[in-house]
Amino acid sequence: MINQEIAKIFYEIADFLEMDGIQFKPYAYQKAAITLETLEEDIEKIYKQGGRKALLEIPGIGESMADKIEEYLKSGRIKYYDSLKKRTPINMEELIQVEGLGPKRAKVLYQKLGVANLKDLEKAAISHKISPLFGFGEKTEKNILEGIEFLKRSKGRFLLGDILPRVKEILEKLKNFKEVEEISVAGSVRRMKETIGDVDILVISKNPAKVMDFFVSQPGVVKIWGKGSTKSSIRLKDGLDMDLRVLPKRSYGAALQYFTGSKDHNIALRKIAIDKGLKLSEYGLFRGSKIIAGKTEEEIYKALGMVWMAPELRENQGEIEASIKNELPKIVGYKDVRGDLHSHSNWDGGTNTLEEMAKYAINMGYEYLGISDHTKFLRIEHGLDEKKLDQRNKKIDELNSKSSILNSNFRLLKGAETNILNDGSIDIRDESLKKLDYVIAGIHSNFKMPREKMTQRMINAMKNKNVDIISHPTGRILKKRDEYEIDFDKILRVAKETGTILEINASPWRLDLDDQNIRRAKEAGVKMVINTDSHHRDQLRFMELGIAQARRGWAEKGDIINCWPLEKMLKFLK
DNA sequence: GCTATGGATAGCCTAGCATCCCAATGCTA
Repeated sequence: MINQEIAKIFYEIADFLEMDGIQFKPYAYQKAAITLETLEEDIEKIYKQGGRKALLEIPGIGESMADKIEEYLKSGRIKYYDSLKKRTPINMEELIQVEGLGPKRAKVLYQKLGVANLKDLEKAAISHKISPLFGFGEKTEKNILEGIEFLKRSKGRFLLGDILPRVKEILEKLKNFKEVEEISVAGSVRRMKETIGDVDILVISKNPAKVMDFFVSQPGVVKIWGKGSTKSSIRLKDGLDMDLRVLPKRSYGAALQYFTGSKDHNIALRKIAIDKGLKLSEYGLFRGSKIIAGKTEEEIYKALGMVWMAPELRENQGEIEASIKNELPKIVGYKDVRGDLHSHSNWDGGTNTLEEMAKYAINMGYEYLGISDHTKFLRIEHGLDEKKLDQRNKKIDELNSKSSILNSNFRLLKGAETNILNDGSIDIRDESLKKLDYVIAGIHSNFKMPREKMTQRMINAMKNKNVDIISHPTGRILKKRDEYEIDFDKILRVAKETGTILEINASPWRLDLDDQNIRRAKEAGVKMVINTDSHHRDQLRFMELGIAQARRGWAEKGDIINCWPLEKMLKFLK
């Protein structure tokens, strides 16, 4: 969406301004970028309908920003941004992705060493040209190299959360195109993997040529890799590749199965086919040259002596054996979640009022929403102290007694996302914690502790009688930061002993716990909760991403406390 | 550069940490 494009430019303008030590302006640009990013409506549509005036009504957008948005919508460029880039021609976005490198150091590296991109940076670090510079040192140089290594490992993959809305958009368009009879996404998107390489779309049509024409003429296509009657490949603006295949009806299921993968899952399936004297390919399941299944996935699995399974399970990690024995888990469904326990209101860093958050949650069909504002240690997020927390609690009580909420069987819950300090203690006094419906605790500082110390830190927090949930338990940020060093088995044992719940954070940038750890937690008998960590009401929609990971981790309704009836859940909390 | 307040101007974005250099700075949450 164009909102994202403009947001990206605004973020980068903020970085360039920060680079020059300019105060406050970067903040304004960042705020505007966040607003654009989370805006539900297409900015182009807003502009078309209401003109410049409508832009000015958006919070955080003033005269200057409106000018720039207008300019971009009309010309696809923002001159101010171009001039900033021209003055310091570096790939800022790329460089500051390196953990520990910000705009100011990037500027120094450009001026002293001519570092303009990641490659230059790596060269400079390897040849030890960085450490002698004023303000830099050996450690910084080493950290930069480690940061680059990390980026390399996650290169070329996109976040599921970034891709999914766009895939849905294009699927919707194709679905409405009259030549399309049947359509589905396949590949890692269908398996809801946390990161995505490229997107595969499958279609049944009697008129492939027309479908292909329509596909390659989509807005945002910058390159057509190939265009034929059965397969076309395109590249979109931000580097994402999409393939579209048109298939005959008789092999649609086989192709869907084949292109959904995973590769390992498919290899295992083909072996089973061979054992049965069959051959499985993207065209169907064959005995000799005779096709015995292919129209649907169900009939293929059935012919192989198995039951159909959700794509999220198809990683060859035991699901095939389970399917043969008819012992597949009844994984949690996308509509099984009854509420969200991790959201932030405008009492801390969030954007929306308690009421706005509640309304949105009601619209989503939730039975409850837990507000878990940050607490005082996190000053930048305007964390609440004991007094403020009490005031906010009062406000929640008032809202809960309001008729609009009373009549809807909906409830706001009083929570907080507290901070686990270095020694494992919590930054809010116990008396205040007791007044809450539930307490989340998370690590938000000092990520580079030695393993032993970090493990003990979290254990101490879990032993706190008021701490119910550990948020984003491993601390990873996708494509940016690794998990911190921690003995996860030990954490699982203590979680089980103390009845502490581990969060499946559904934020597209975290997805933490990940699928593997979810499975470990389930096997250890540890209960989990799927939360969005929303800082804006629209982010409550991230729930889908968290549920997907839970499904990939074989979690069932019984494992996830926010799939339970409210009373049962509240009783389970400490 | 935006917002709020009052019609041009103030206020916004902080604290802890690591690193580098021994007081200051940049980065991160």
